[in-house]
Amino acid sequence: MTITLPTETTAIWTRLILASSRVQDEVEAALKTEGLPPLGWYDALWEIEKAAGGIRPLVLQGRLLLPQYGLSRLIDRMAKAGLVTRRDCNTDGRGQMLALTAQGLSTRARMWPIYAAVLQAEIGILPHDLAAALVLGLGLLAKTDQT
Amino acid sequence: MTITLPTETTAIWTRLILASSRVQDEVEAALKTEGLPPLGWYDALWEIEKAAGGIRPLVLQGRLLLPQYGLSRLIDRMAKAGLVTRRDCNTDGRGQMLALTAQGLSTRARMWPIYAAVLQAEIGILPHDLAAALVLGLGLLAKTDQT
DNA sequence: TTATTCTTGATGCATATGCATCTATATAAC
DNA sequence: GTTATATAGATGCATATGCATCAAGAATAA
Repeated sequence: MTITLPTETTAIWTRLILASSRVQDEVEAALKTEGLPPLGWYDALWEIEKAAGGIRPLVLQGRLLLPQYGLSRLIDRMAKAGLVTRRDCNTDGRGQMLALTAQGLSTRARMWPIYAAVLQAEIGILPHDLAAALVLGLGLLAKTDQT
Repeated sequence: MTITLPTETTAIWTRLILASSRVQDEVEAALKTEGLPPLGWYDALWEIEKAAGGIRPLVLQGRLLLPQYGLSRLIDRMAKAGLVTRRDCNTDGRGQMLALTAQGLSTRARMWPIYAAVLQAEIGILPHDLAAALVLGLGLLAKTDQT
């Protein structure tokens, strides 16, 4: 039994993988060139920064694409690098409150222009109608209701 | 200097990452459930199978999204699992010729229906016009001329 | 020929990831 | 209260990855 997939389906699949890994690689390469931390750190730093009053790993995990132990270790590394602090959570003895240090703030800020420039160069160049279709189509594939 | 990216650009970016990792995770999960090897093995097995007369790692590397040492170790694992054989290349003493064993063939064949079913369920459900736009748009992002 | 340089593929070492499990605290049942 | 169960986060161990380098053979130069 050899299943045959519609050409369109496999074309979307191969390009989806190629496109996402290519753009991701470009971002990683640009950050590394600037001596900045990897892309994964950016999202974590940014979520912590946005949650101005501190955020719990549990909550952060829901916003990041990481397993529990992965986040635990990411926080380890960011803390060791001096970008994040772990305080005890005062409403739950098991939990923590994460916050950025000044260095965490500035590192996040320095990453953004590099990151944004790559996205602009790689994605911002699409004609508007295609871009609109991509937002729709990828939204369906991502099965997410995010804005 | 805070760069602001067009909403559309960031929307495409977040959904691109979400969509590709989500579909990939689904495929990986389905394969694991069936006790089959991970997705990365599939592409390698399939390329080796298509190259009926054997293929050199060097050539394979050009078709896969892997660094040289990554492929070297992937082949290690597949060979240890009995799916692939390494013969010496008779036109280049440094090189090898890779080929599938019978077990490699049958494993690849067993993986395909699982793989294809997920792709069909996740991607095949897009309305035709969106699908066509995705092929175009992702093709531009992938910067590849592949069919 | 012999020395020089390039290419193919492997590998030592550091770091990252996946899985299962552990500890400590919190919640629920009694 | 005491005990059972669930949840937050860490960690030991096996495996995978990235980086740099190595060894062996091929290609080029002299």
